[in-house]
Amino acid sequence: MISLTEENYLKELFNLSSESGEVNVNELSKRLEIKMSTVTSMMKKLAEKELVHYESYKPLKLTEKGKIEAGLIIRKHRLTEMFLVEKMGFGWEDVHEIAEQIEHIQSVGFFEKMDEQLGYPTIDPHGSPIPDKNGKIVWPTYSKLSECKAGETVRLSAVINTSSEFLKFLNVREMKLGLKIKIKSIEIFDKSMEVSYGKKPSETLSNIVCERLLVEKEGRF
Amino acid sequence: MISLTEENYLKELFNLSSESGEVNVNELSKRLEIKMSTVTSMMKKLAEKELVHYESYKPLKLTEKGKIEAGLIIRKHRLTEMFLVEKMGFGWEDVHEIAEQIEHIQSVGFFEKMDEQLGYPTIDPHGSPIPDKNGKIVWPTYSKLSECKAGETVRLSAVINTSSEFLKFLNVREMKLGLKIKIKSIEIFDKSMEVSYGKKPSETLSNIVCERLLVEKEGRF
DNA sequence: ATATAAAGTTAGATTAATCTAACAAAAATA
DNA sequence: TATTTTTGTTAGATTAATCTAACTTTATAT
Ligand SMILES: [Mn+2]
Ligand SMILES: [Mn+2]
Ligand SMILES: [Mn+2]
Ligand SMILES: [Mn+2]
Repeated sequence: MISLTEENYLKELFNLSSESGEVNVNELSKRLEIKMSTVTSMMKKLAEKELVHYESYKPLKLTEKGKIEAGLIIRKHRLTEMFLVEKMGFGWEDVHEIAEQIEHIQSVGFFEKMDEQLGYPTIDPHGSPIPDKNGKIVWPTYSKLSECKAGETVRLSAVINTSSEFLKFLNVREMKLGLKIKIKSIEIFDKSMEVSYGKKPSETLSNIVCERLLVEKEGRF
Repeated sequence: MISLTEENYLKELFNLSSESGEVNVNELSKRLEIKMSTVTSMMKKLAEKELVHYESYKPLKLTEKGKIEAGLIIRKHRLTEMFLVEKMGFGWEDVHEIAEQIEHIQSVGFFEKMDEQLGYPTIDPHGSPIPDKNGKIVWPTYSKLSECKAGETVRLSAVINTSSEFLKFLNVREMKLGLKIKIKSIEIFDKSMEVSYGKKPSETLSNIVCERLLVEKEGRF
């Protein structure tokens, strides 16, 4: 009923809404690398199917039905990434491209088997939450590392940018989810952080990097 | 370069060629459930891409290049079926539909990981050979059970019809690959066979069933 | 406030994959 | 051999998804 192409629009619209609140045609167009005129037509089609609220020149919004459908596609994407890492031995930098395709497989049983074999995981290999079977998603209350203060000790919980390049950058520095990071000091000039973690007594992380790392403060409970 | 649709045509053309030698437009049309006129157009397109030899009113033939491409798709299909059975716990009757979709995933690494995790299997869950990385396929010398004689003991090596209904029929009768079957007698009238296997001292198999079971004779070596 | 730039829409064209209907060739039957 | 049936092709229409080009609306800058 929903085509592969439509699924990609719904998913990207959902992701953009989470990131930036309001979504306009231009943004979605850039993200999907599809011309604005095409996006406009597709929005009208999805509005016809009651998956999107569409009014000319207004920001784009998913309907409740649209949010659920998008959530279910993202669920399949993230379950797949988890399966690829946990059960097939891929690195977290290699799974997104494959999941981008497998998320469109039409088979309830296939994803149920994955879910079961993984022990019903709630986060994917990049720390993003996996929507439940009703397509509902809840983001844990993470903070950006860049917003933390000197002296704090935090735990790396998720990464925002999941580009292969960024993830390889983290691999080289031996950073992975669950890592305990101590903020030694923050350079006022460029907001870079001097931190220590694992076997590394001192590493410098640029603000660009710190903006992309989501952490939980230690000893909250 | 080769679309999902084109892949399905190539694969079905390959399969039909193996089964019945010559393939005509009508057969391929029925198998794909696509009208003959559409098949004709597609054959012209595939001829343009040098994947098929096409001449009006002549039987359809894959080129060498076409055979290799088809073999590689079938390889992905069968590796997937094996993975679904061996690593994900599906029954052999449930894997074809899913493999029909996953065979089109574009990722060398994905199928290499499957292959590796499965220990480089050479046959799929239905006993069909898995083409090698060059798309080459070799069928072992199996015989149809229907062609065996009374008194012979054979080993079930493959099933021809892989419809879910037939495989469930075999499940009910506790028949699976590797099973040793003794042919007690053959009814001349309808060619049905009385056989014994596993814990079953006597079962009757219709000729329709025996035509679909491929076996190896015991004690060949 | 006006001009310019950016964002968004509409109209019309294109490509892939499909169909129906009319026609043509080949095969089977009488 | 002549007729009928089956198989195959061609022409033209349709749908989904895309594009370019022209135009309009909204936002930004002077
Ligand atoms: Mn991803
Ligand atoms: Mn996708
Ligand atoms: Mn199969
Ligand atoms: Mn397929």
